[in-house]
Amino acid sequence: MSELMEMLIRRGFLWQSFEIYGGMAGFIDYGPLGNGLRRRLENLWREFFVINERAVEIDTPTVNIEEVFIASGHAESFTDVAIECQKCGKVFRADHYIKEKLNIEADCTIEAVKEIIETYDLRCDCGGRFGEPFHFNLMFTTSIGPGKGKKGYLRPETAQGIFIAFKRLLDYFRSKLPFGVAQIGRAYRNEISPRQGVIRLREFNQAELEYFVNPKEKTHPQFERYANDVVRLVDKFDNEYEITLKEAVEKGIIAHELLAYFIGKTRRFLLKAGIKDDKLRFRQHKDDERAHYAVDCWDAEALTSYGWIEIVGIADRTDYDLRRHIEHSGEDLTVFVQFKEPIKVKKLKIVPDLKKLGPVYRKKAKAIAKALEELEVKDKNIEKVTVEVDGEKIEISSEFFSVEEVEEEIHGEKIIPHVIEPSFGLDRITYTILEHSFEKDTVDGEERKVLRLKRWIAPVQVAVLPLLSKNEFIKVSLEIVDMLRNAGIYTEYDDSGSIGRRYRRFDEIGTPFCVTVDHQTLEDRTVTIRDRDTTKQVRVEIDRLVDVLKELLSSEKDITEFGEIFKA
RNA sequence: GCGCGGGUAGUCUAGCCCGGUAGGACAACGCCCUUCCGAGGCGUUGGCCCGGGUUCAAAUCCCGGCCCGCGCACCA
Repeated sequence: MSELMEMLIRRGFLWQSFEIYGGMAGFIDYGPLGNGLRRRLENLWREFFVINERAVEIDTPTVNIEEVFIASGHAESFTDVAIECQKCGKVFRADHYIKEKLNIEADCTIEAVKEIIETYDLRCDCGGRFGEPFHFNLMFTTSIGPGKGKKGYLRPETAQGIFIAFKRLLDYFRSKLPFGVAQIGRAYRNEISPRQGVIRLREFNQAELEYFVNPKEKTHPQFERYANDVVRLVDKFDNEYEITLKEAVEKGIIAHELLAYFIGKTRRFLLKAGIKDDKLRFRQHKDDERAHYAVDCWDAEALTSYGWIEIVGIADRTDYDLRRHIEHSGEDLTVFVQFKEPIKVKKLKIVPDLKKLGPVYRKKAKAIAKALEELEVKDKNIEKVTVEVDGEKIEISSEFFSVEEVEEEIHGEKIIPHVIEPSFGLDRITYTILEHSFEKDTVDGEERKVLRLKRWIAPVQVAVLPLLSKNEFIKVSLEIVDMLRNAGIYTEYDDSGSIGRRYRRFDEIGTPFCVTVDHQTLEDRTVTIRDRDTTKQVRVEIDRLVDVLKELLSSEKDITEFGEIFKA
């Protein structure tokens, strides 16, 4: 186990789940510090992707009914029967392999596949035999309700809940594109063999934004903010670039401005969260690598001890999901988009002559007239038309109407929005932050472990420490703890062991500042603030402490801006 | 899922080959000491991954499971 992992477990960031029952791969517990860190990360994400966009956050069930995933395509692409060669160990999708080798459309059941393999003595290319066929259904199944119940799945992504609620969301945004809908929550994939600690989990945390746009307007009003940011890109042909986003769009490396915008925003977010710029790149999915719903996808990848790992996927899902849900639910999930200028179209139109229709068709005349107006005609000299009124087909001859050329104004069109989806793996980002922050340095000739978390993300922001565990010191310290907690600062207190030992404890968990109550405090109500990274201390009046700490915690200012350097 | 290696207090580790009292270090906790960068004194808590087998006796040998690491495969 790495030194970092050992620390994370020992100090309460992460634990193996179900430990006392022997554990189960693919599940982790977030301990107090890990949970705090991930919550801080989620809030930072909200600032970027909800508060600073035309976007909202919703929360939908983790248990979903089967229909959702039949529509989304997950039921199909997740429920495969696989066969594994016992000699070379290669795994194939059984139906694909049988089709390719025998040209048989096999049923996707274990029994059918097994029978075909046995009947035809199907072998692997290497000559090896296949073992028992097995399912790899990457979705967890469950049943809803008593008895046999209704089949349900745990969601493999949070996104579908947003697509399902699209009609309501569109109303919420008063039918106006573009808008974004975010969801932070759990998702589940029943991985065949999860490994690599927290990198591949069966239950994991996602933060997803579905940003709905007019397909003709894949732009963003705030693109300029990131247009000149230089990013590291690897395209689908493995070409590498260090290039501004503006240039990447101009050169066609990134398909459109909106993808580039979210790449830029994602990068700024990750840097603010504490991921190192030189260990971050954006890589385009190769054609055979993309999910079934995406036309283009860029992953943010971070360099860790596991190599480059995917931490964010930014996909152009086009209208795939909404289109599928329109088809399967029968609901109209389109958006009416007004043109800037109404388009004038010349067309032929039937003008009914009600004076003549009335006496002949009596009560039906009005309905016939309406039907006539809706008819499309191409020929001006048409002699008769057939209309359908209340299920009855009626032939109307040209004496009852005239055909005129009219100019019509078309004010807009119905479209299915496209969706750009930045999807964040919170567990992986949390872990990467920890790896990128964990360092060792030397203080007074001794090695120390220090977690250089960004101040605004640290789970414990301030530790209050009495220099001596004497009542006078403790009393003042506890008053300060109370004061800081009241001000909303995550504060801990510790009086056990020597002061140096306690500084080390808090360095190790990434606490940016320690406030020490010493002899001088008792004389003039000042304390020292110690900076985790430099171990420098400044002396500050207790009355100013909340303001000073708040400013320090929301910026990267140096503590020496706030007081005299203290030398013990 | 296959192959190889591993699993001993919170952490690291000795013991395992060759069966017979599980030992250390650090951490944690309490008291004393008092001291601005992990090293004082005294004391305390806590452990052989789980299940089965062999044996008078299993941390140790055997089998199965779970977990961890590595390689292969999988990761829409």
